[in-house]
This record gives sequence, structure tokens and C-alpha cells, in this order.
Amino acid sequence: MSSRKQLSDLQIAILRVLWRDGEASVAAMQEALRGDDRELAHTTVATLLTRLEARGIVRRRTEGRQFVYSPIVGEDEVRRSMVSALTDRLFAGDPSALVHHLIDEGAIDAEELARLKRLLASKQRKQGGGRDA
Amino acid sequence: MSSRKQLSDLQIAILRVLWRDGEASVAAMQEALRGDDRELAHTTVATLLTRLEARGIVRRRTEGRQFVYSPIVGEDEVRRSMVSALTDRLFAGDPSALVHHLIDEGAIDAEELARLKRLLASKQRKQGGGRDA
DNA sequence: GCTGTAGTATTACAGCTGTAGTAGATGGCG
DNA sequence: CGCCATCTACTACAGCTGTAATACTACAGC
Repeated sequence: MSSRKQLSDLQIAILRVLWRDGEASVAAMQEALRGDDRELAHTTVATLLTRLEARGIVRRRTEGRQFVYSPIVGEDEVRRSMVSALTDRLFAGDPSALVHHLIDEGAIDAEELARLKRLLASKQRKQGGGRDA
Repeated sequence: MSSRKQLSDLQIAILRVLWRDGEASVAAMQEALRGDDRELAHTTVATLLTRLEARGIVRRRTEGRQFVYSPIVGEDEVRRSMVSALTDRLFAGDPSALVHHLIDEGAIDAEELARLKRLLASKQRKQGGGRDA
């Protein structure tokens, strides 16, 4: 599944608001997107949300005269599909090459990596422990 | 710098050919893109390359009656800008959150992480050693 | 009850991308 | 020398995105 959701910057910005707040009316969304160094017209935001609804990315319910939108796709789902698309396209599908890149960039230092390794270890203990010796 | 290069799938596919082969004529590019489960018309490939040239992504020289294209932007540069865009949009700009995600996905196992950590250690030794104590 | 206001629906448009046809140039082969 | 194959330039067009105006609807307050 995961149905190849490729989303633009702005579409993701909208989803982030919905993930954070759970749901949002058009006005609330407009407010939330403001200050993000731009100011979109109310109708613009409405159009964007309508389109996302048509694509099955978000859903809406009616509340009085207005629509309240909530996300259908989850954050992890979007992360999965976008990270994997990026990995495929630029790192020959090899996730460790992506991490390698981050390290080369100096984006991840030893401390963070150690922390992540501990995380991985505890994750494995939890999952591997119940499975076999 | 790095001039916000956001590239589509197909544009990246083209660049990957150029990075791999150094340069390519339209015919060679068409051939290289074939089998990628699709078949593009010669003119389509020509159009794509012309547009990339207009955007300063690739350059071309004339060889006889045909153009031979070569990349201007480097692979690392594109990786940097696209990974950083993704990190900003989906991981609040925190690269370690991206790695965290990969670990959660099971995309990186302990062995790979250990290998990456060694890599990082050797990198730090090299860079930190020449700079100060 | 009427009017203003808030809200949605419809329509519009430009820019980018994927896709390719057609037209025009040119070089090679018979 | 002339025609075919090759190659580029130009044009076209649909779909998606960002952006928003306009038009229509309906509640809320006076």
C-alpha cells in the first residue's frame, strides 16, 4: 500500500498543521500557515484543502457553516514514502548510504550516533527478546 | 549558495546518467533511460535536456550535428539540497530524527550503524587531529 | 426582515513537468 | 546530386500547483 504519496512543500506544511492540531478549519489553517513568511488568502487555503480532500489526503466534516479538516494519511506514512522515494532516487535505495551522507555532511555527530545506537539496541532487545534466544 | 535545486524524479534520473557517464548525447540519454520501465521519444529527451540547460543544471557542447550534455551540478550538491529540504519539511530540520526514523523502519541494523560509527570515528580522527589538540 | 460578514464553490491563470508531433537543417550514402 | 536518416527548434497540450478573484449562500445581529 502506502500508495505513492508525493507531496509538495505546501501540502506538507498543511499536513503538519493537521498532525499537530488534529484538525483545523480553513480559517485556523490560514492562521497556522501565516508567519511561515507568507500570507495566503482565505480562498487559497480553501482551494488547497479542497484539492487535498479530493485526493484522499485529508477528510472534512461540516461544523455549522464551515468545514473542519483532519488528516487521513499519517505522519509516519508520509515520512516512509518520501524518505524511501528519496533513498531510491539519490542513494540507490540504500538507506545506510543516506546516513553516510549525513555523517559526511557533519549533520550527525558521534554523540547522536551513539544515542541512536543505544536506541536501536533497546529496540532490538524488546523485539528480538520475545522471538527467540 | 546551493541555490535551492528541487528536481523531479525524471530530472534526477537524467542527472544520474550524466553523473555516471560524464556526458551523453540525446540518443545516448534516451538509450540510458530506456528499460527503466518506460520508453521516451527522442524529442522528449531532447526537450528535457534543453530545459535543464536553460535552468543551468546541465551544460552542452556541440559535437558535429548533435549536442553532448554534461552535468553542472554535482551529485553531492543535489543530495545536500534535497536531503536538507526533506529534513526541514518532515523532521523539523533535525537530521538525527531522520536517522531515528530509518532505525524505526528497520532500514538500518546494528551492524550498519556500527560500521557507520567507525566511519565517523575515523573521519573525526582525521579532521580533529590536524586542527588542534 | 434586511444587511453585512463569513464561508464555500466556481473559475481563472501562470509556471512547471511529462510527453511528443511537426518542421526545418544537414550530413552521409548510393 | 538527391534522398533518407538524424538531429535540433518550435509548438502543443494536459495535469498539477500556487495563488486568488468573483460569485453565491446563509447565519447573526440590529
